[in-house]
Amino acid sequence: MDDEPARPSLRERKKLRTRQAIATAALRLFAERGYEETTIADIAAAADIAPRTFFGYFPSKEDVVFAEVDDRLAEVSERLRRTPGEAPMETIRRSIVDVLNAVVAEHADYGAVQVALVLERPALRARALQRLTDAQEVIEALLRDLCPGISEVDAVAASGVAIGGMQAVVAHCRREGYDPRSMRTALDRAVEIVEHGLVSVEALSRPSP
Amino acid sequence: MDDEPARPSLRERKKLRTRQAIATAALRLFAERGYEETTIADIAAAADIAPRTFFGYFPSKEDVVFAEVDDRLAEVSERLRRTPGEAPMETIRRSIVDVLNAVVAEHADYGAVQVALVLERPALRARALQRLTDAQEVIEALLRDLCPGISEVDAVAASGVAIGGMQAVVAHCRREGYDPRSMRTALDRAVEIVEHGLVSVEALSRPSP
DNA sequence: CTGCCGTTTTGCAACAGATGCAACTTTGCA
DNA sequence: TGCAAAGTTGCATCTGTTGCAAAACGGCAG
Repeated sequence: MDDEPARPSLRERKKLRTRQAIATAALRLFAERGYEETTIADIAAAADIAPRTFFGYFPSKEDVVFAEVDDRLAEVSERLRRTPGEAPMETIRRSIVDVLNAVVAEHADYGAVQVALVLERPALRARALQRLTDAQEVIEALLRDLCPGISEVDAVAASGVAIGGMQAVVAHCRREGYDPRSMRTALDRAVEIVEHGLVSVEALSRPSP
Repeated sequence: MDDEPARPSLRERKKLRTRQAIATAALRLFAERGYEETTIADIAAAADIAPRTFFGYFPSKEDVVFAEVDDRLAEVSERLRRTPGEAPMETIRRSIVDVLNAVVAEHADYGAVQVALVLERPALRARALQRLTDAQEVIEALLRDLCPGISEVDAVAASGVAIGGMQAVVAHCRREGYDPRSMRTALDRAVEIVEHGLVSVEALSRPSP
């Protein structure tokens, strides 16, 4: 495939730096003053760009919150694709762990507490949920790829249940204050339950062709 | 408990009728012109109220889309609470079926196609997801109620997986064009998988005390 | 170095959703 | 009938978001 080391090309560099600057400034302001107390104008000022330019980098104010997560998820979905003849069940487990790590890692970036505050906003929680279901589609495609014979319903149900497990972990952690310890516990338990459920999908037990 | 037949009291009637009028008008306009092509002013005009009044009935334009669903879900969550010494596993199954029926019933209200169009808007899909996770909290509370000894993690994980199944069904149906036949198939399969997964939670097998 | 071209940035204007406030109506009740 | 609470409305305002066209910038051929 195309596996260029991807030279950032002089121009791209600046774009990336600007994007980073916006995200960083925004996250900082959100943490300091709160989400709705921070306007686009504020972010633009802090990132030293014109307000109008913000929308050239992010489609909405909400999306800037998930800039990091989106990048990480993109990586994960890339990594997931390169799987040898692995057992589908194992793929699902890896997916869950990887995706959740990607989401959780972001939390560490600016301190769990601040990001948690942001996620209390209903609109942002909804947006976060959206990320998970997007991940579901990736997992589903992956599944369909590894098990060519899998039925439409099974693929959807399996990935859906997997996502449900993740979602439960996030919900749990929101209540527990994002304690890393309890997050791991919840994650393990969810994976366990999901696996028990999926053994009934016989297609998942066969190794990929 | 308080089990008054709840006489609508003269004043309440009008409020309900107005709410209904707004919802009906909005849904009709959304179906005709599309969601963002319809302004609050349009809805207000169609419902014969002042634009400002709209926000006295719904907190946002998005919420009016789910007016019906919200009502139904409220009923469901009410009905769920009144359970005798039922096996928790059975409770979960009922929850899934009831909640999904509530959501799906709404689709029939104004024709699946139109509502489907609305749900293509990312923001609205996110909002719909939010409904499901709200339902999750209800299920979780119910679970905790029926199995006093259940661990925090198990309750969260179980309800999360259940919701994941529902979410999968919805996702599947969105792609299949909301065909009632395939929806039932997906629902059955999801319930099956969820049940298989939850047998590993021993607390769920015991009947409630 | 210089001028040209495509890309990016910016300012401006406009629209729509949402909220606070105060005035005005309606409704329920004594 | 008249008062007080509840509901409705208009107005002003703020903020997010988008389209448009001008200006600034970056890279490249001559």
